[in-house]
Amino acid sequence: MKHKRVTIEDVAELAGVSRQTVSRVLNDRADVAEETRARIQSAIQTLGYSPSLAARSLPQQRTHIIGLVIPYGPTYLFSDPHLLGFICGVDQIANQRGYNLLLSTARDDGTGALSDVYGLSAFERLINTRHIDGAVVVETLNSRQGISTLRQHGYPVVILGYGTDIEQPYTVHSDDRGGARLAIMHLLSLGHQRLGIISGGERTLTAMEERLAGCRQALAEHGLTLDPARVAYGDLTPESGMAATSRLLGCATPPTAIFALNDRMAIGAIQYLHQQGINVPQQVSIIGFDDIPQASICTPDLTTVRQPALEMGRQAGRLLLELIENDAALQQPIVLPTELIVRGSTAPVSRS
Amino acid sequence: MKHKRVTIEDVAELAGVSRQTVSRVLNDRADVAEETRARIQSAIQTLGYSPSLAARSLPQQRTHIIGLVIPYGPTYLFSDPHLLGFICGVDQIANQRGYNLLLSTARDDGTGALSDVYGLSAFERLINTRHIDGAVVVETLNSRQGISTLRQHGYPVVILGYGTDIEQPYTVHSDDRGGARLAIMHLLSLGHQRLGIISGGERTLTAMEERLAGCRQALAEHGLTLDPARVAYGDLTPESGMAATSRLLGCATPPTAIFALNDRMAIGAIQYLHQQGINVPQQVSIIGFDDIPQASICTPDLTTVRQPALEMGRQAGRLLLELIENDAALQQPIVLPTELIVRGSTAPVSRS
DNA sequence: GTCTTTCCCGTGAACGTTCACATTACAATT
DNA sequence: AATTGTAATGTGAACGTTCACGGGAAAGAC
Repeated sequence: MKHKRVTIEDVAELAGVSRQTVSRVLNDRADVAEETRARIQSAIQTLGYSPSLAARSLPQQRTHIIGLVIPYGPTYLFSDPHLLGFICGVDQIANQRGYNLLLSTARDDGTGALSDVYGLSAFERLINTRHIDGAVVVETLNSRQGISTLRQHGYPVVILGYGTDIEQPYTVHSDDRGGARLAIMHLLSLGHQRLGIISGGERTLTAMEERLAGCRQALAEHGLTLDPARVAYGDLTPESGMAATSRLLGCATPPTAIFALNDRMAIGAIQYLHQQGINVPQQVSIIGFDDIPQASICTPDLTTVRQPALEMGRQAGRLLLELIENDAALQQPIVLPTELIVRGSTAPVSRS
Repeated sequence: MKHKRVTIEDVAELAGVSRQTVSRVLNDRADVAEETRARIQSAIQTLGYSPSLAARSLPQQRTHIIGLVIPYGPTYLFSDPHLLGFICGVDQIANQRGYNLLLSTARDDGTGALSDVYGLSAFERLINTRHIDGAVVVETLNSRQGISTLRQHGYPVVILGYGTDIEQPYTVHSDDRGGARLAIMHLLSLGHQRLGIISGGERTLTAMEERLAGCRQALAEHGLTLDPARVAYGDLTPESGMAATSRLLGCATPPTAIFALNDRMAIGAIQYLHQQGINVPQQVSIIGFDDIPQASICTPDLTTVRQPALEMGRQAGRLLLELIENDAALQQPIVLPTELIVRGSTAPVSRS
């Protein structure tokens, strides 16, 4: 059943040349006579030969595998379809360029948070086994340590996120600030003046801060400021969105429109309002951020700001390969544009 | 920056033994004196040594990498959060047992369907480079060819699905038939008699057939049969769910409850009914299958049958490692239980 | 006391490729 | 004619580990 492995030597013999010449052909080197090259190619064909990666990586110092580290446990992973976009994007580029994708996720520690110990060992496994040529890491609150370690060991690392607190990071992220600005502009253009914001604040995430900054900027452009009384904080879950909405509506001058800084909280907001018998969007408009698949099928369907997850993954993959193959690249964040998706959860402010 | 690589030889020297003895410790072999073993362990610690995978795989014939093949393009991937469960599950087991996970997805060919050519080359890449020790493959309509090829080359393969048309497959799937039965029983217990089914039929998927079989069985237990007039077919998308619902309601004796064989079509059904001003669940009950995250946050939240995606991934991983390490395993499908999740989209049949 | 057994450990070769260097052949230059 | 250059190919070693042996020492059996 298991065919005896075809080696480079077999090819060489059949083509009547030496190993090295075959190797040259395999690695697309220049100095091989055209006629010889053709003969070798055909020998490769007839034997169905292809080089063993393991044998290749040993002298070559390269495995042609890149790591994708997603320091989230399944509980969170499930709820963030975004990550699938990253995975696909990186995988596409990897495949296209002849690399393979090694995936590394974390494990839930039961509380839903990430087990640091395990997270570290996931990074460490990658480092230790010297499996990979470099890695794309999805930035989370506790990815910093792992990223540093990875880099200390000389691996090129591209961060999907802002690379907060990391020196000279290569990063890819979406234009969170601009996206938030779009959202606010949209609400303002509908006549809303009293805006509520649900941020995902407690544990500081740069993306969230950027979005908040975008809000302030857009308001400033219209001579308005962000009323701190109408900013509530959640933890990115739908439940926290519901709670935050309840708080916002309870304040002295309740908002006529709410911008939740991610879709899941926005969906929580809609649910809460629905429970309270408050009509969306007639009485209160809701806008989210991310454009997760759920956004388009909830009721009403959610107006939101789309992040190009797939493209982010692809860009990160490209950048990483650049780093691996050319040892250098433009040290400058790659920022991808966001897009306003207007659906049914926003409407002009009501007269009342 | 890049430390000179610590090799097994360095460890051997520090511990005052030979390579081979260190190797024995690394591979947990028996015949090493306890005292020597300890000395070597500590040498490994102080040097921060860990073996190079590439060097190891060469003589060992094993890479300690397992493949996870998901022959879907991003368009579909995004919409099926289930797959994330598979990924996490397989990854968990892999990590736990010292393996790494190589992910391989397909590429959209633009039409949303899978490019065969590419799909094949994805499998072939895995085979050619001899990267992997075996693979878990998510069964799709066009995964069959790839699975065969993989097996012809002597790789152990575990199929997440039914392994239709594959001889002697190792498979892991959920109890689709039993789950469907649960759903029907639930509807019957609420007093519904005229049941509609939305199946995902055209391109035959075994899982769907099993679910249909489960429906028939449950009905038979109550002396009922499935009225072909009240079976509609969709293509698993929410849109097709809407269309199918429209057809079902148009028939002579429209159903008072609809069982959609996946959640996405069920959500489509709810949307359609909502559009038509028909109240769910007061006028028509809806039940789905899968328990995707969206199911719990749509309005009304969806009663459905849960598949344990994470656990399926884990079982598949375990089975594969069994196959890899012991060269054999019980040749019998692993069937995981499904669970009825009762939420707000089902209610007792109305009197009218 | 010799022989076997068992336990521990070491040595040369191998895995399949690439690397650094050597070699050949032949044309172009002096 | 001798020299240099250039294009094409081959040769030994190396990459870091494990495998298949082989060997010595201690312990038990006759």
